Amino acid sequence: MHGDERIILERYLRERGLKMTHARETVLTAFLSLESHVSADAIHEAARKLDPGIGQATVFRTIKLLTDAGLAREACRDDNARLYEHAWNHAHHDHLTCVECGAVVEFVDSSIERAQEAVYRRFGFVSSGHRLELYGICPGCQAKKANSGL
Amino acid sequence: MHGDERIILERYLRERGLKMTHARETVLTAFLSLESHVSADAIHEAARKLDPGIGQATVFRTIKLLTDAGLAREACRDDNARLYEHAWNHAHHDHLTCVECGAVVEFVDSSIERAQEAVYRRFGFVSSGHRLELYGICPGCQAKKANSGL
DNA sequence: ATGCATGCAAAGACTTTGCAAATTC
DNA sequence: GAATTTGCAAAGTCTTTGCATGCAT
Repeated sequence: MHGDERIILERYLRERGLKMTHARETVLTAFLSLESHVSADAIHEAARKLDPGIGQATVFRTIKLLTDAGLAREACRDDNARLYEHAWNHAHHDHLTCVECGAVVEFVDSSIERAQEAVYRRFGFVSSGHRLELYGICPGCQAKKANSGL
Repeated sequence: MHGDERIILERYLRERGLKMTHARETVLTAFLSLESHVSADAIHEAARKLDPGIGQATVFRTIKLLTDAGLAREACRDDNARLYEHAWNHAHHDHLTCVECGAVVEFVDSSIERAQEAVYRRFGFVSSGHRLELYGICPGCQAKKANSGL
């Protein structure tokens, strides 16, 4: 199950005198049960299936905690809402997004990572992270377009 | 000046029976006068300096037109608002941002570009653009930190 | 018991939409 | 002159905050 994450959260909470509540555990479970790139609303919906009494404010508040605890990370926004992704036991990765259907491929490419380090050196910066989003059309959507006469 | 963009917009409008109005020209000028990564609000503010009567609704509506016309592009959102950037005659580049002072270095790195193409091929995607943001600490801020006893 | 956490609802922030008046072609 | 556009204000989203009650420690 998600024991690791639960323990991380408990420790994070205890360290600052906060409490491990049923609601927080439920939101964590809901979040972990979903794919990466989830909206707060999707998490709320999933949490309500586990406990219909969970309010949306609690979801927002808990997501912030999860982010601070290193379990979640803000991803690029959707058209409308902020999206969150898993950040624990989830190695660094970049995103390749289909502009037609929205599919997201997560990947890691060592050549890109190395080349980025070179850029940091070139400008004398000390690295503190990066975000790379590649956009394109996925094979499925290419085929769809071809079949529809283009 | 920004003749090219104006002509692009005029053609775009004429092609679909829309009109080149004073307000649209003002918003275009305001948008072009700002750096990349501007919020709708910043554009509105800049537009009001050119013509105090411009309403925010017009700014939002015009940004959408500029985007459709290929002059603007939605960038990743800020914490709060959607950001837009120039999309015309604006050579491709990536950003290296100092997390301390906010300085932005624009750069192009052919190794990174090549490596990205390889990723597209690996997953069978057809490229339609990308966004790379590197974050770090610039030489100046490193020195500042060192001097202040760290 | 103490004090943090919750859920509700109200408030905020950003964006979109409806409408009468103004502007463009 | 006909039709699009505008600015205002109201409505819509998503997110945050205030507050009385409920819980975890």
